Amino acid sequence: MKTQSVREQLIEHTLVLIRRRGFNGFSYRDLAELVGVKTSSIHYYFPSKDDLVLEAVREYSARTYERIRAIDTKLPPAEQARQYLEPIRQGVGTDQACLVGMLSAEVLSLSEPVRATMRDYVHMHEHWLTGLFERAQPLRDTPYPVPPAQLAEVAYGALQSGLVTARLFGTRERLEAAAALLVGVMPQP
Amino acid sequence: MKTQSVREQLIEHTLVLIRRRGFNGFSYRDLAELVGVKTSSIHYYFPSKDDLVLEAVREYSARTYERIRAIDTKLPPAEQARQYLEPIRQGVGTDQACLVGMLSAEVLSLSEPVRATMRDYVHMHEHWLTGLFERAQPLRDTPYPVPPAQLAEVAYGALQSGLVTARLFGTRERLEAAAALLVGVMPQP
DNA sequence: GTCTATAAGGCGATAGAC
DNA sequence: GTCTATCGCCTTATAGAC
Repeated sequence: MKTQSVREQLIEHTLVLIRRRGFNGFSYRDLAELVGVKTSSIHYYFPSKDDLVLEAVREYSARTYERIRAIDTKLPPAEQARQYLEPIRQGVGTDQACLVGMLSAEVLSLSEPVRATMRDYVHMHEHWLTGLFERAQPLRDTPYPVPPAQLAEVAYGALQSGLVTARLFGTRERLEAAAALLVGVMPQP
Repeated sequence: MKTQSVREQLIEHTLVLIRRRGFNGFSYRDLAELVGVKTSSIHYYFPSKDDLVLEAVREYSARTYERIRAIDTKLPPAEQARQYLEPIRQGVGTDQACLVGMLSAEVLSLSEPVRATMRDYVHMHEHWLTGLFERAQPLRDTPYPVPPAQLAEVAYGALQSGLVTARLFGTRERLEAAAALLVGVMPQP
């Protein structure tokens, strides 16, 4: 556990706060108490709450990009799917949903720059999943029920919903159902 | 357009406010201004915000129950699916997502009675969809990639996510992808 | 039932000392 | 950079007149 600057700690705790309670569900006071500074110090780094959230979404997006980029696309598709799902599965049951999934419900309270960064995040997932389905298609003996790009939108949406509802039901059931569909349409080794 | 009591108007506008902005995104002041009363009058009908939201979820759930109950289960499965999807499709593009979909992201701010009512709502959808898939299964020539109950969870999740993200992207694309999968696994006439 | 008035505290944000 | 102090407004909720 290496030492973090105040700015880094602010981002880190903002990620957790939003993933737990959403944009309208946390305050500068909450964040200040977690980091151990006064609220005015937050304004030094992030003049407005909008600036803070924008940086949080960018950081979250950058981490996810690196993670997805690191998956070797020459592996068997089922193994690629497994690696894609791993950290999503790990996050379920922690009271934290996906940051972008949380913010999507509150989109009317968010600025256009934040929304644009959120759209990029969703596109990144859908683009990668579309590629996965396209790579897997020639190895299957039956065609998909819908084209790869549509299947990617459905699969990603079901995963997002699975993460959000895990907190409501206290079970990973819906996330695993989405994961089963994703793995189920991969050619099995 | 028939005349509504103040209590009815309060519920009606609460439904819209939550479906637009979520639980933490609207205030008694917002609601009072829409109905044309003072905030203290809201407290007369609904002592706390929690009481108000609980009644809103109950009302929303009751309406959906009546709607789904009215679908004739002896119709061809593809037609049942079409009738199920119709009002969901109609709602997209109105800046309003599903009430329960919105509240799911804010579950940590909600009381246990509200959560229980939300769970019932989700179960109602999943139960009906499971039944639909089971009725359709014998008419298909290939088996589903996953069991009916799991397919129901995935389909419902993808629809929910499609409604929420329609506001972020300004397109019904993701909702229609989920609808296409649902209709796509029905035996076609 | 609906109002006025107000309590008691939270909110994001800023000024200015150190 | 971080603090104290404060601004102006919003929040849910209550007391009590009419």
